[in-house]
Amino acid sequence: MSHTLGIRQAQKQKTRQALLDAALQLLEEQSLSSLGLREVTRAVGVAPTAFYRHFDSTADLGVALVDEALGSLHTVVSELLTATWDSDERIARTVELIAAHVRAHPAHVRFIARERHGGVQRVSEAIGAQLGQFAEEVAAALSHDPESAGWTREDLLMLAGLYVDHMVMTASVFLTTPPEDFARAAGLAERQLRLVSLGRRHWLDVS
Amino acid sequence: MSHTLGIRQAQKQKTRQALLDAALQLLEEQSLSSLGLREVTRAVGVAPTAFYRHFDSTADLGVALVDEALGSLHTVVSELLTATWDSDERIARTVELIAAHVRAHPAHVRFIARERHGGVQRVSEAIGAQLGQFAEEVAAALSHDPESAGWTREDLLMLAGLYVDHMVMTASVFLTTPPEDFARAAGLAERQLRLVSLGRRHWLDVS
DNA sequence: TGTACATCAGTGAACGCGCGTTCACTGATGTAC
DNA sequence: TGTACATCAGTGAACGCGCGTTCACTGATGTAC
Repeated sequence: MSHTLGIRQAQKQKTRQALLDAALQLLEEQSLSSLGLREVTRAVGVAPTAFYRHFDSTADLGVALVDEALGSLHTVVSELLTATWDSDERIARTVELIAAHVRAHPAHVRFIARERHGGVQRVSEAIGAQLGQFAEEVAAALSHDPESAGWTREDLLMLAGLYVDHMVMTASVFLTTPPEDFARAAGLAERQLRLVSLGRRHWLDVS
Repeated sequence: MSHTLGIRQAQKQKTRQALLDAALQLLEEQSLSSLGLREVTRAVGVAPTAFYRHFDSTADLGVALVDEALGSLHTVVSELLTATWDSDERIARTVELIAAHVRAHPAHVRFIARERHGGVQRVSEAIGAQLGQFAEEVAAALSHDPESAGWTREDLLMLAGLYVDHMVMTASVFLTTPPEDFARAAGLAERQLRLVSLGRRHWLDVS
């Protein structure tokens, strides 16, 4: 049977989530390194001291947000990996999925783009580590593709890194693209992916 | 004859530069949106109120830092554009120049990577606009290359954007790479550029 | 060249304010019997 | 099931501190004659 949380635990989790949600929203217009604990509790409607029942500091909250934001992005990566690579329809679908993710979770995307190189070391390290994991997964998926015959593990990771970086970059571009330019931005991202795919197809031509 | 600045103007510029330098150093460990005016003046050794003789706010100072940091990166772009594209030695030299720039101006590189998606809109917009200018320059240079025959302006800009983004990304990777891994990071960046170049070479194969 | 006045980069005191953190607390929820 | 005690998420007052900004100022530099 499913274990129902006690009332106390359930309420605590609810407050914790409210803090995370409020912080994420406040971070649309500032960086984590300037986010104040009182700002967050004020937005939620609890006493400043309640914050300490859930997090040691705003940096600590930031690390929790990394899990949340990259968790949601991970579902996109997983979906992308279920299909085969490189056909033009495949590329179009990839860009579509990224665009849909940005529409569904703009604050997550902004947080990742902003804090990936941000001023709170623990957070940027956590993001870097998780994106590295994504690249490992992509490389593993690529290695099962017949087109990857003869590729070294190192080269597969190199290509996977290119894909992951491009995904984050594209998502971040969509964030700042006005709706009327969405199609143009999507077309640009598709052509970039197509060029990379061409490079992939000819990688072993010479050596 | 060269116009010598008056003593007053010269001293003012010196103080202004000291403020910029101090801010850049403080920004190694935090984001612009959390940088305080008093922090900066304290580091320089002037009264807090002196700040207002040079900048309206730390955001204003940030915009000035964009010019400084992207000015120094622009010299790298210019050097890269003086040679022809795509040979393996060319790619190795490109990565070398980026590495040298990171060694010479690490704080500039960190500032750009951090504030490109940072929490101060005027600053991230200024960075975006300047990187867009870089892409235009790269596209113009590419268009003079015989290999670009038949390319649309749009596709040249697409490729130029890929190069510029990769340059910023690579510089940022070097920043966080420990010295013993420099060669590995450089090799990775070179192989990524090589793959993009392969894609470029075969771009018109089909259509 | 010398003098008298104007400019203005940098000063230092003062202000009101919001910050992070501490502490003893309350009262609803959980547990043992 | 009912009772008596333990737990602990959230409270609210209090603290010392550094913040951004204002203001009238000083004195070296610049300018007009």
